[in-house]
Amino acid sequence: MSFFDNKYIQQRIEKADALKAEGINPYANDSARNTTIDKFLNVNSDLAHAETKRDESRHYCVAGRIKFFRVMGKASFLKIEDESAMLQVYVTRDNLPEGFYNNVFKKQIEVGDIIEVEGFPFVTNQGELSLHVDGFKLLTKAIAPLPEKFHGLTDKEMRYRQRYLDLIMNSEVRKTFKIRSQIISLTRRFFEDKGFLEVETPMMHPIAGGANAKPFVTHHNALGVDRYLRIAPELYLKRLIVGGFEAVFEINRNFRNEGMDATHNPEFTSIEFYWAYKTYKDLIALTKEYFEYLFDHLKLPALLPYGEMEVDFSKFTEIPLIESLSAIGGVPEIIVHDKEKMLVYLRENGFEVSDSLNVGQLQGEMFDAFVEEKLINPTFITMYPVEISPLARRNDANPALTDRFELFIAGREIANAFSELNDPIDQLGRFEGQLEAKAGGDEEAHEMDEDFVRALSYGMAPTAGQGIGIDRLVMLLTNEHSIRDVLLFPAMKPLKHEMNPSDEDEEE
RNA sequence: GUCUCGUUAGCUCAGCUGGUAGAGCACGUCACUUUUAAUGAUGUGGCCGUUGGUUCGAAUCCAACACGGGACACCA
Repeated sequence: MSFFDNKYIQQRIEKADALKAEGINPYANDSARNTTIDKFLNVNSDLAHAETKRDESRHYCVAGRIKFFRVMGKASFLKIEDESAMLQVYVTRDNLPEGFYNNVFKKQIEVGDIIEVEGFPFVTNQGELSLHVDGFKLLTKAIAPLPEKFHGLTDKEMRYRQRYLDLIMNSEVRKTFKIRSQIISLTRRFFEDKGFLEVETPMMHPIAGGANAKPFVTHHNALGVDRYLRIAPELYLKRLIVGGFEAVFEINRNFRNEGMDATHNPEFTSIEFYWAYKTYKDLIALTKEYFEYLFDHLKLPALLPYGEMEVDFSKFTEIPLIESLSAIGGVPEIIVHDKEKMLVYLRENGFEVSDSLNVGQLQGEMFDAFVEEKLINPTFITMYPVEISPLARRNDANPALTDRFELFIAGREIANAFSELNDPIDQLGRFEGQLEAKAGGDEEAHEMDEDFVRALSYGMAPTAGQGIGIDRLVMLLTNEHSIRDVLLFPAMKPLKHEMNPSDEDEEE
């Protein structure tokens, strides 16, 4: 059964055919629109206070999709919507060509169609600024009916799979994606203004590196080799620092072949930036400035709700990870350096932990268990144990710790940053350790990237680098709780009738 | 990956302890020249997610599967 077999669609196809028979193109080629709806509403808002409530000397042509259709005999009220706003238009039989109102307008036009109307502004008895129509043209016939006008489209599956329909029916969804676009645009401008250079590094990698994650594999036919969709741009961006660029950033997609849930999509957007001659402390200052910049330009209040929480963005604090365990997590101070005591404490509190974990890993577990969810206001957690920070530089004063921070907001990690490891021999050793882990069955362990080590061996200036998950940032700033609500086309499982392209023999 | 809830008309949803399917919106027809989810009258519209089982009989009970939501685990 095809989509078009539906009786409602058949009915609308018949209307389109009837229009063609009457010499009206249901898919017009051009539009004479000369203003948008929000401009129309702004420019004519004075009529609300005018004596006559109308001004026939003004004339506009607007266009949009019909969302409401109210026929009252020889007059009708429609609501049409364009990207900017919704407008009520008043259509009467006597203001249109002979026969058009009864034979075309009432019979062939319906909710969902895209039309163009011209006329003059007036205010109705109910006080709504509207357009008094004296010219009507169908631009596009919709042969599929829209969802119900009051409840709209609420089925999440359909909203994600048919996002166009979601955008038609739910104007607040459009708002969310406008904010997303603004955030990316502002981010780009912020870093450019700071002197960073935007670069594009490969998305098809011979070696998947820069993060612990399973990659997607694709195949290059001409070369006869497999390629990995990148899991992080990190190693390429650092090569650029070696090459002499001193501040670079890249905003784009990463791909990770892992599960999907409310905070994970197989492809996600991040910004990574690297800054030579700086340390993670400079990045803390930069990050605060970045948030101020975003809040300022997005005109967001410093007190922002997120679900049940209220986040105060005027209060950024900073605390070393181990200190946070007792100060915030309430863990007795005497146990946070003792492996056995931490094991007992975690198990007493219902967490399953393996005996094989070392002190640094256990401190990480303790943080996840007792601290993370309590970090509502923006908090920089600093000085991570070296065991859980394979790419970060050791702290000069305490080599068990690293010059690293993660930023937590509303109980979630938003950014990860550190002073970069730039000792090539140390880096080589860490890659070798990863190879052992991989041989031992860790599918997410890093692969050896000899060229990256070679690059470092030419000398990389002391550099600080940071990554921010853009999707999660957008979630935070738009009070959305599923990553699918900030991605226009989130990944979905294939439907039964959708064939896997690899099962077909089609070639272009 | 595990647990849990859901899937009924184009859309939003009812449908009890099993007895051949209901409403509102939309759509068709009629009335109506200032309505606001317009209103009134009337009509059309269903492989009850898929497959199997129990039963004289299944939208309803059971099982498996598919897709989706939520939670947990891993990650960003």
